[in-house]
Amino acid sequence: MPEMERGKASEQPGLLLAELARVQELAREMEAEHGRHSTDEFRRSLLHELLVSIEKAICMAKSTAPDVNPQPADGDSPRSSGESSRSETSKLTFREQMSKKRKKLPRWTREVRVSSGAGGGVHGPVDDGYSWRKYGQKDILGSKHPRGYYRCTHRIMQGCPATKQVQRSDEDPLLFHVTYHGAHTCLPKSPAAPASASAWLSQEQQQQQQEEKEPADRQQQNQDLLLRFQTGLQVKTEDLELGGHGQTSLSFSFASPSTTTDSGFISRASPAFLSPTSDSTYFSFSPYSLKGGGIKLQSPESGVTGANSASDSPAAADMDLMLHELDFESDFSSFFS
DNA sequence: TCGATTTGACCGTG
DNA sequence: CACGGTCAAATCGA
Repeated sequence: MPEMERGKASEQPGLLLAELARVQELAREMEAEHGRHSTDEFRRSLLHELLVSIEKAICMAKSTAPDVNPQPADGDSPRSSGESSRSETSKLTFREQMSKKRKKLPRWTREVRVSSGAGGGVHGPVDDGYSWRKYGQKDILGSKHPRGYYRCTHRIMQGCPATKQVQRSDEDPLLFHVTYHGAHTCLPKSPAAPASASAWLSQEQQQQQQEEKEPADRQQQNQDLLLRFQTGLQVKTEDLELGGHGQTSLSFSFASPSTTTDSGFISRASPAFLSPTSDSTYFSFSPYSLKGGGIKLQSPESGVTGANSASDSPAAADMDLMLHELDFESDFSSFFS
């Protein structure tokens, strides 16, 4: 299905509006933050987001060139069910399509730091409001920790092309590098994500979770995430070997702090950045902060980049395509080294 | 039994 | 040819 058919030039007005709406939202949030006990850092991040959003909106307004990045309709989930055998002739076709598609999907990275205060243990992932399903794990050359590969749980059902890779930093075990590929076309935290919550946790995690607390309704959990994130309640994480359950703080820093823009991504709207990697544990964190500020988006083929928030709305994906004027480095690896 | 994760193999890309 | 990304059978847990 042509769900990915957005991102056309004709939609720019809509995107611009969306961005402006975000600006407004951010401004309101800042206003609301006034009376709260939020940290300076948090406020700063809000401000940063606001600026970035404004910048982006300006960019969009200026941009007159029609979108040149024709994202292929992705809905056409090539392999819906049985067709997976590699030996089939269709396989090759599928693979080809896959790789082509992948190349065109926007991607951005983000660093998620989970620092633990009092001997807390934390790690991994945080939820982004979306449900992910792990489909692979690989040891990466030069990295101590394996990289986990996740794709949207609704990939098949809704043809959502979003995927992400989570890898723990070598130096800082509390730091996770999360690379997102493609924007979600599915609905976050909606009825569409039933099995979701459980997807963040590994089997071990789930076990732990159950040990530590009663299994609550998954959907409920999912919906509570954002709140938790904001209020410093419990959040699931993974892949941390640290033990303990003290207070922890999370901080997100984006791959390319200076250059780009981001917007919804980080906005509080998306408490989600931590994603699961391997072993996760429950941990509670209080203050979290957003550092840096830009999310780096790129289109592998043309170095396109933009920002957008995958968590806000499916339409966000279009934005990436619009910001082709921004030319970012197309090699993320540099961030991880 | 169903859905998610694990894990080794496959395959495209550089 | 090595590496990284994905697939899918096996396995596990609810």
